[in-house]
Amino acid sequence: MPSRPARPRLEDVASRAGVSTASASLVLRGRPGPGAATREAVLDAARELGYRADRTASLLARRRTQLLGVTMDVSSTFHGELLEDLQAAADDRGYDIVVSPLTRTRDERRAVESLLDFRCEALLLLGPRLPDADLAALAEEHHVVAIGRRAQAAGVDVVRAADDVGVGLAVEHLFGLGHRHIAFVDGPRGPIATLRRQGYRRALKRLGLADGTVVVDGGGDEESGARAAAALHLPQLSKEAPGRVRMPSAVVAFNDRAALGLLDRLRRDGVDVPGDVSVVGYDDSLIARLATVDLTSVSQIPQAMATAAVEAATQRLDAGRTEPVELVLEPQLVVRGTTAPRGDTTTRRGGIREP
Amino acid sequence: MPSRPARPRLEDVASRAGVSTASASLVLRGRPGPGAATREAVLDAARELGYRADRTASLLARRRTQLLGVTMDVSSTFHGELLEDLQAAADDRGYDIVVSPLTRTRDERRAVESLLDFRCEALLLLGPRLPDADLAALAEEHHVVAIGRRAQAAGVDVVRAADDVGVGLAVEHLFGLGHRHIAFVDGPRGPIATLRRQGYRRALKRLGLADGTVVVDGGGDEESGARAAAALHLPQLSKEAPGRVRMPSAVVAFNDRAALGLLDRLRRDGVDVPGDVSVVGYDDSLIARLATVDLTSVSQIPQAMATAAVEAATQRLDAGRTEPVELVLEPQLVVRGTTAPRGDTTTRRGGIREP
DNA sequence: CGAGCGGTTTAAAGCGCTTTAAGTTACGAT
DNA sequence: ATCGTAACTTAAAGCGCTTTAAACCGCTCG
Repeated sequence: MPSRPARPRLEDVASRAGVSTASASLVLRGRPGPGAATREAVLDAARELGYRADRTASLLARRRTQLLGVTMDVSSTFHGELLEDLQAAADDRGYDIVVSPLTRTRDERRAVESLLDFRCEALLLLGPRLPDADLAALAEEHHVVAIGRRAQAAGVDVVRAADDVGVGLAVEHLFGLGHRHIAFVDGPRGPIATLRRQGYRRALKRLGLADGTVVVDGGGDEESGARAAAALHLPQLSKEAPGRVRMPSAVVAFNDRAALGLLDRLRRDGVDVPGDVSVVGYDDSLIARLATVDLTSVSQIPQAMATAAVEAATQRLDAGRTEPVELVLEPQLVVRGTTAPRGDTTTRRGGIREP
Repeated sequence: MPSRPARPRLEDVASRAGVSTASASLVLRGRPGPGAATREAVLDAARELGYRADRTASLLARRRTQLLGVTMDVSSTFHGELLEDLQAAADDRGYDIVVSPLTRTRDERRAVESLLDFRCEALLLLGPRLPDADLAALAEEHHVVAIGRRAQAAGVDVVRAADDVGVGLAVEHLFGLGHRHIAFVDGPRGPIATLRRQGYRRALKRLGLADGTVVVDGGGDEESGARAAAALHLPQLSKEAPGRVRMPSAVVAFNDRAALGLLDRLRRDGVDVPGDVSVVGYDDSLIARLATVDLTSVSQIPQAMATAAVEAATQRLDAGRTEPVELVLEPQLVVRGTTAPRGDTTTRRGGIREP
């Protein structure tokens, strides 16, 4: 039964402290000007009244809103993690975050509109699917930071991990374990998958394994991973490397979810992981870290991405930067229990622990 | 390079339409009063200018904010689903939603404060962990709806599914398939697990299987499910039903994640699901629905919960209800491929499909 | 001794919209 | 004609805070 207890207003604080609202306002926002005596009086009064500034009113009066808008896919745990870190980073810089979830019935465009209604000063888009042209158009009117994917859109800042390098790390790790036949499970069409696939191809080339290149169709979920597992067994495989029929002894998947589906199907089919086949995922998601899953994966270091993204936004807002930037972070390989030296038929349940 | 294009103001619309801002305001909000001619003129002008009301200003002027605040755990996909439906339901009633995610560094209290700063008119808390006393205190000053769990807190509205009934449905389904030894994997301490466990116990009693009651420790994640799988094989089991050593032929898990961990461990240990053992989860999460997983589960019908929750909030806000309500919805069993008649050793990969 | 000056404080003008109360108009009723 | 009234329309007063420009207050300086 909320009985509007007449939330105290700035005026109340001011009069209780015996000063003007102007002084009170300055003190409460820590601006220079008011003397020590005034400061103390105002702070005391505010404390006693339990005063909290009415954000709506301040936003209206101030030109600034100090609000960063974030669009995200709520069903993605990776986005969830990123959001946590964005919150923290924004907090540090005195910004607040408004989240606008994408849903089946609420596409990116609507989500962005909603953010603009809140008068967000910058838009942080997590893995945006908007075409580059739309991004560029948006960037003409607003500050926008695309997070987690490449974007060839004029004016937008980009913060992403070097996915090609990340896949490279995975391949090299497997190579180091003695694997020579390493397959790649592709992701859903889009800039992210393209880059990861590229990373795979180049790494194989670099290691002199180019003719063992095997890319099977996949996708971004468990389902696709399972399908890919089936594909890996099929004779098609040998068509890619005519003459020799050889099963890959290691697989790098587009992401952890696909890797999970893959793992599940392989194990149900009696394939020992990592004994018979090593598997590497991508994202270092929470689920990969579970002891039960213990999946070797590549981390996009979400915390660093989040910090960089918020930094990019505040540089524009507070430091007046106008030239777009692209920040590419180095991903990290996290070795766990689904990768093992080739030929090691002992399933190592515990696996190699990350540091 | 956002070049503040001087977003049009109500005044601009009004003068272009040749009327006062008062009329324009009325027209744009669809309030009765202005005549047809005025209406048209204003709407035209607004369209031509691409006018969008400045929410901040309206909020300040109006007493109302039409904002519902939602706290949620971003890492929970169930919360994610619920959020989608909340958005839709709020939309229908002309409300907007502000999401305040809980993170490691941002507990429920802070999340709620942030919502209040936005002047949300009601708080929708998804599976709140705040003690009942705190909920009650909060409810003295604000409208609060607790979603998904029981709450004995004065003044708060509760919208939840009858979890005991849900587990009962699962048990009865298994019973119908011929299972007589049905175990339950418990969840994390808390009101939710208590209720589900109760549902399990009562269902067994009802079916005359009370002496086959087996509750093993579990938890809310894959990890715990896997541990539980181990427990189910141990000799302890036989202690519960002394004299006869019998393995359960079916297991109901606290939630889908635990069920997943359980499934994984069972299958790795060579147990056929559903051939040897049937497994039922809870939540009917996205992952349960994946063809690869195809987990029989109990749905909390999130859409109905979301609608009911928003309805509860608007009833207070718009219809002036002051007495708290508790809405208990009937969950639904969704039969998929992890349950089969007892003794049926054929793994039915496709499983029974839901309608 | 008055002008000049930092350091403080504050009156008052908004921010962009809503809303109330007062003002118009047009018209049929008296 | 006069008045009342219904149907619109609008001037103006805020909503609660920020901010600008002016006012104040000792004091030092020429």
